[in-house]
Amino acid sequence: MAELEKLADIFKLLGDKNRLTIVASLKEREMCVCELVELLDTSQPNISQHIRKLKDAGLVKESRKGQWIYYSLNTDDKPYLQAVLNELPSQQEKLLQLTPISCS
Amino acid sequence: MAELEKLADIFKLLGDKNRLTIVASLKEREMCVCELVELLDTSQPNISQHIRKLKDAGLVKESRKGQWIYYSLNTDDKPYLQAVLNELPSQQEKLLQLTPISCS
DNA sequence: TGATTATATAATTATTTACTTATATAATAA
DNA sequence: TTATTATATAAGTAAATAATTATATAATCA
Repeated sequence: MAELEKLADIFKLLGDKNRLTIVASLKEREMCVCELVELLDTSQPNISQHIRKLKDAGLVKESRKGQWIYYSLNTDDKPYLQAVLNELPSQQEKLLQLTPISCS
Repeated sequence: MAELEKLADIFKLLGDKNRLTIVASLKEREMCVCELVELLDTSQPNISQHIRKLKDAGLVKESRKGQWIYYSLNTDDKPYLQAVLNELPSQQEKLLQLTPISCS
């Protein structure tokens, strides 16, 4: 696929409020699905499906820790993403308000 | 609307191959609709509708020159866009191959 | 082991989006 | 003024997408 088409696909991924919030949050720290469910106030399958899209595109990686699967950004090999991520507003405030793990 | 939501809307706009090509091209020089029709090999109404979305979002401005309406980027007041635009690959080669105005 | 918690996946539904076709507006040229 | 060229807009269609509902997998804990 042409470079511009690949870029368009990345922007399409980021062009959804929920996914962009996930990416902006993972910029600050790794998170599990249940935290994202609370943060975005939506269903667990909805989050899982957004995460999968981000994972399929290689934007996000996972690491299981017991019951939980923690997701984090995977941008080391993606310089074009750095520029974009720098534009995202901080999510710190919201993240501090999350109920501490164990989730529910 | 929240800042992140606005950003998501911008990314959604850029997340379409045709619109991203338009933006990447306008980065190099102003262009009229008929040039974009040739460049993207699609219909005139299709281009006009993409242009309108970009214009509604304030990403693009127009200036009529006789029969033609020339479109150009309007990014001066949008620092967050600069970073993104820098990631777009050059369209020079393609632009040089366009048939010179008057269009058709 | 069976129950619970965390997550994934599949199937469906509803919404959004891109594109086409048809038509309207606006400027210019004959 | 009529024809032509450039562009916009409206209406309809097809495809893509997000979200929901239902179910499956996997780890942990009693």
